Amino acid sequence: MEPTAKPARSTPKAETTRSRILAAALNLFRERGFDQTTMRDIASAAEVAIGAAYYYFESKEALVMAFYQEANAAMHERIQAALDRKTDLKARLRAVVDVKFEYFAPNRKFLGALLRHAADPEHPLSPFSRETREIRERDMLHFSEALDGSNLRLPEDLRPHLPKLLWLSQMGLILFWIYDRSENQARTERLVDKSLGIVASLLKLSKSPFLRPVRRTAIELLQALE
Amino acid sequence: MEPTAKPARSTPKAETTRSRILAAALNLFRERGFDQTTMRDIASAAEVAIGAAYYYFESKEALVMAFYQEANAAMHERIQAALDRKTDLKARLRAVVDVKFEYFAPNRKFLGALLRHAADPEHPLSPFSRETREIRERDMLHFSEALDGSNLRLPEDLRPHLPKLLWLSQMGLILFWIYDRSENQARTERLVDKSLGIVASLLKLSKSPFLRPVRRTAIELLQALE
DNA sequence: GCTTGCTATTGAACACGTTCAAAAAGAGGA
DNA sequence: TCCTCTTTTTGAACGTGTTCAATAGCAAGC
Repeated sequence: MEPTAKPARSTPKAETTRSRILAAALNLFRERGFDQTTMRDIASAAEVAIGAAYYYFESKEALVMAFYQEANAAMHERIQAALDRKTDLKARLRAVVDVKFEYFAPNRKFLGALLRHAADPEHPLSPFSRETREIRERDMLHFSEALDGSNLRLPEDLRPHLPKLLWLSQMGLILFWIYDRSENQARTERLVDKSLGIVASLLKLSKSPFLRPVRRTAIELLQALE
Repeated sequence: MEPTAKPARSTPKAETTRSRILAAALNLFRERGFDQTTMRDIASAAEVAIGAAYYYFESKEALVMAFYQEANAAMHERIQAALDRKTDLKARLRAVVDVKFEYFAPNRKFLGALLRHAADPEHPLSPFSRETREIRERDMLHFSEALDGSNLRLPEDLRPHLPKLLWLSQMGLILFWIYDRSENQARTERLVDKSLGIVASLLKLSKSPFLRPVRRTAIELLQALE
């Protein structure tokens, strides 16, 4: 069950109306931004009454979530393709996040609306909520694959926690990117490069006995995150 | 210039009205939560018209920010006292965050309202905004002191970046704590312990030539964060 | 005491997200 | 074709954060 779609059964006609509303909304969000677009604007652009928008979407923000869901599904094969034949871990991680940035780019500004309730795991639209669990877990799988296909052997005790950790870092990077006002988001570019570099280096070093105590604490920390 | 206080000059009478409004607001926030309290509730509890609330505070959330500011000022000496005579780095860091958790505890639930726009550095109430810079920098000083008074010698190239990094981690911990539904926020307790442990261990190890390349990248990463 | 100008206070009005009862449109029999 | 039940659509109404023009209060100068 999708967190944003309300009608369980839907006729083809209803499906048309739904996508007309979503398309109108996304166009307006892109043109003038999320906050500057009213539900009345959306309804009238889609040529329906306000109520219709709420018949198909729980809230204004749920429209953005609907976009995010479709995006995540659509990115799946692109990511597979981008991972193909790469063996270096950093390059593989890079491939995953690059696909996302590229896909999200035209919608960067309004994606911020999704993260407004991000911190509150009770909020249905939070990336940490029960309602978004499926999307989240599907997304973590990408990192799982990125790890498994690389030529780097990982410590076994750390391995189960890594997808979650990488996914979390990715959320941080996306967040930074959304609000990055530098030309062409150059700062994000640097941040991505350096942080993936660190992750890869630390993972390489993590097998060394030298870092064993730190690794143990790190694992406990990751467990505390649930 | 404070980010939330509007009148530049203020008579004693005005000051009284202002604090009556703030007190009424905080009481209501504590009793029934931020979202369940309306500006009309606040105004009538403070026995003023709605307009008066907006004369003194830019927005509903600015009321929470006013609390946060006062809190930060009030915590300063408590933190000094808590740091006194401690030399172990982890213990010193712990002392800083403990004071905060203790002080914030009765207001934990409504503090979440402040972090709603946290991600957007353009928003005046974001912890990363121009408007909140003073508060933020004063707060970072606490970590600076925690570092300097410890018996651990830090690598010089890393030192200038550490207060910002620690402050950032602290924000993450507070965020986690605000939404931590576990009994007595036990999960936060574990998270704090482990993460300060890791920070302290890594700082101890950071001088080793073994970690030199990682340290270099880490510094570049911190620079990318500005 | 009166005037002038600033500070403080008022509350109606506005904008916008959201709800909901009612109407319209369809689908499937009889 | 007509009746019945479900799905879809409508738009007025509501609640709440916020604005703003108007008013009251007050201090200083004359």
